[in-house]
Amino acid sequence: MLDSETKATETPEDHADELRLWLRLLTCTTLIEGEVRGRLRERFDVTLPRFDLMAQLDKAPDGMTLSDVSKRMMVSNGNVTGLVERLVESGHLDRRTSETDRRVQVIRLTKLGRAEFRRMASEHETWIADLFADLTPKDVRELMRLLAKTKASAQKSAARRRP
Amino acid sequence: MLDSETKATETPEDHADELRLWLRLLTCTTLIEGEVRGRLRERFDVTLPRFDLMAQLDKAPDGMTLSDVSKRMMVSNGNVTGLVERLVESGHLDRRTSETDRRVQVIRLTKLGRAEFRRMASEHETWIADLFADLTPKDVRELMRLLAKTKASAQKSAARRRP
DNA sequence: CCAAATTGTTTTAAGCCTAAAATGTTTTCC
DNA sequence: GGAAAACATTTTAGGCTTAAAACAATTTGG
Repeated sequence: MLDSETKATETPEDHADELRLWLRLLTCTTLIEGEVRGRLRERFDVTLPRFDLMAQLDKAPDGMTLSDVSKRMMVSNGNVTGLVERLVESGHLDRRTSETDRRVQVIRLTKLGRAEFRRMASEHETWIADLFADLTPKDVRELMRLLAKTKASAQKSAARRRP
Repeated sequence: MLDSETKATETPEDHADELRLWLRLLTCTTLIEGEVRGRLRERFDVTLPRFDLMAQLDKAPDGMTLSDVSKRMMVSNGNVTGLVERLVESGHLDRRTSETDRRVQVIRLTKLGRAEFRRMASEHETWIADLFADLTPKDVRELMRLLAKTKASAQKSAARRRP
């Protein structure tokens, strides 16, 4: 009796460590995100979601569909609709209906959009480097590895719930 | 010539690794946060910010001021005002003006609020455990350590900007 | 004591975000 | 071919979030 299997099913497990880990992960992200948001606003008067959307498009010279963007950014479709609307309005994005599938909207950075993004991205990269400055290259590698494992674990758990 | 010091100041540094690390950190957090948000809504029809606020208050039986809450949750003051308004409205929170300082609002969980939070928190803990299930205890310890280092580094960088 | 600075909160204006329902388009498959 | 399913996007309703300004109360320093 009281073998590990019995124990596992009958004793309420202690998950305090995982909870603390989650809170710490959230704290780090919130801290860095807030810092980046503030610097983007101060230096370039741009919001973080706008910057993130432009970053996605900068990596896709041939443009992306709204669905692609919403999957990559992990936000809802409706969210992207509004974000794109404002960025088209300000002249940073070009949007056109696909020739082959009239459901699909393809968006691209305009010349202005690309130029502004490149300017911001270069500075953004130095901010990130500064925020992580106390981590050694080994720390960075190790964090990358552990976060990859975390991501896989969370995706598996999400798939279990919603197969 | 071309000694490491010269190189460090004249060559544009490569910060691609830190950038990738930041994106991965953000992905993990977004993934888990979205999962938790969805489960809270499905199971308890409650939003994540409401849950987070109640979690803070559960740890403070004597109540907290709005400022305390906003610092702990790392959100703006105005944000807390609205959140608290809705939670008072729904009977989960009790709010009163401090006797000794009439600027200060002290909020507490009501009996209902505490009961509902405990019920949700217990299930929430198992979700988190499941989301991190593939991490070994050693992984968890190592992540805790590296994230602590990350937090300290980011705080230092933030303090450099805004002393 | 009292003006000035500080502190705690709310208000304002704008934008972000989600889930769910609605709309229009294409694909599937009988 | 045509109904049904699937897909891409938009709309809707409501809540979250921020920065900045406004307001109220307390503390500080002459």
